[in-house]
Amino acid sequence: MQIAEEVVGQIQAGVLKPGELIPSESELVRTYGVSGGTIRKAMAEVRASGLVETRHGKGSTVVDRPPVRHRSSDRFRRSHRQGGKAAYLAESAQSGATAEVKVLHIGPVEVPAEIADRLGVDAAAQVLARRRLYLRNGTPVETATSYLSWDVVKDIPELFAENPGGGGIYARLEDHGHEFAEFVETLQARPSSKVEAAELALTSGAPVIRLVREAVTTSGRVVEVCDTLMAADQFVFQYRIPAAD
Amino acid sequence: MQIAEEVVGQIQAGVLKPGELIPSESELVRTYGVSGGTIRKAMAEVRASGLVETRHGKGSTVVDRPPVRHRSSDRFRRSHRQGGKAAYLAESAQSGATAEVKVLHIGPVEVPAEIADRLGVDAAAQVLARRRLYLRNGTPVETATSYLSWDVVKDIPELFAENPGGGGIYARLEDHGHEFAEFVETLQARPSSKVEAAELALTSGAPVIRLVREAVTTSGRVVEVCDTLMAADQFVFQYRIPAAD
DNA sequence: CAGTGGTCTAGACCACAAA
DNA sequence: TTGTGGTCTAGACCACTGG
Repeated sequence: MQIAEEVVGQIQAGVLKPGELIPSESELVRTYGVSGGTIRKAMAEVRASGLVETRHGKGSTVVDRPPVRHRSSDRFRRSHRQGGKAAYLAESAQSGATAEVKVLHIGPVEVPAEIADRLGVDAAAQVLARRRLYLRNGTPVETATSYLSWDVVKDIPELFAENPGGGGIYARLEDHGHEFAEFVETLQARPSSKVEAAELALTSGAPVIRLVREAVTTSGRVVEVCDTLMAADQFVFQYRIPAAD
Repeated sequence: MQIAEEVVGQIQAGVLKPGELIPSESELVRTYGVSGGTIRKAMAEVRASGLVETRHGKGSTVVDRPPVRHRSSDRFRRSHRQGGKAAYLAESAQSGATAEVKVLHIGPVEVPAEIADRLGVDAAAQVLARRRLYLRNGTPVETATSYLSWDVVKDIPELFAENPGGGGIYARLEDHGHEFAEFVETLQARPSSKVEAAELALTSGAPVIRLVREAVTTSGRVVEVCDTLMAADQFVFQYRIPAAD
């Protein structure tokens, strides 16, 4: 812990600059006069602080800046959609980062039990799943799967396309008479499993956030459920809560 | 990783039951025929999964069940306050758990830079801080510090008391003409530092959530900023977002 | 190829818990 | 006192990187 604190301190004090390689583990072994295993644990601590990125065979680099993106609750404003951008790209445009969306799968699937409950469909029903991976500056930060009731999507061919058109799927749904009343988001943070860590290019155990969003129409129906897994270090969430009675 | 998966599998399969001690590390060394260091790392993996709690000198126990509490965004409804309960206790009443609040400190402090910014006060200003620790079923789950502008609180003696009376500090503020318009919550999840883990009785590195809430009055002023640190495994957050234009 | 991080070993010593 | 987890050592071997 002492060694880790010293290294972190050197980074924060600017002795080690962003983009720079920090001393190798064997070098630290020599300078501190401790064994390799101890240095390994110290470096694991430094990594956990998020100030450093380690690559096997190369070394550890001071990270340029923890790239955090804001998720504010006004990202569902219609005015963002009418600008011709999906929520994700609308946000990225504000922060000046390169954003990319990779579509992993679009097609009918058997609905997972938890989603069926939220969508209000039968347990064995077929739904449309749209699974995609979001990248930011080339690194994956988020996987998201939208589930849509079949009877809602069957008349909207755009929802089967990789690119659903300007404004994203929410705009298409409103085009077809599904007017949204509200979105309900449920968040939970937990350590990542191994496969999740691999998907999001995280070290195993690094925190992830699971966010499940229900899109509720003015008729009270949940037409879409979006199940999202995010690298926790990449996001800050902001919600405005009216002080209702 | 293989050993960790096998142990986790045994827990999930019910071979190892909640409350039960799992085999000791030296026992695992014998059964798997690997060295102690390897077992240590495997157990660290199992711990990270959250299925197990380890106590030095005793062993590792299968955790009974992760007790999760909901934080819904309607917990600031005035009707909850008028019922004579603070937000925290109002929530706990719904979930049937024993809740406890321990006041750690109430008094004037020099305002932290980040808070000064949000409160809209000078950098060196004095503010009232109310620091408290929330316990659930006897274990700490959350620390929270409320910061209030001095000129707001100086006329409200209840805010200096351990128990500010029915409805909590928000009710007292509204009693004195500060009517709330909205609350803005900002969340971020990250691994816990050593001291944070100690405060919340977590294993170091387990995810925590930092939540900062600003209470905004109808006159547009932020009268309170509440800085909260929570054990991530204890909370699920839910927010309702109106589909505004 | 040399240097780096990643994993493992066998053993030592310490601190804590419970009988 | 015994058994537990927690930390460290000195050294081995492997896999990856980049010249």
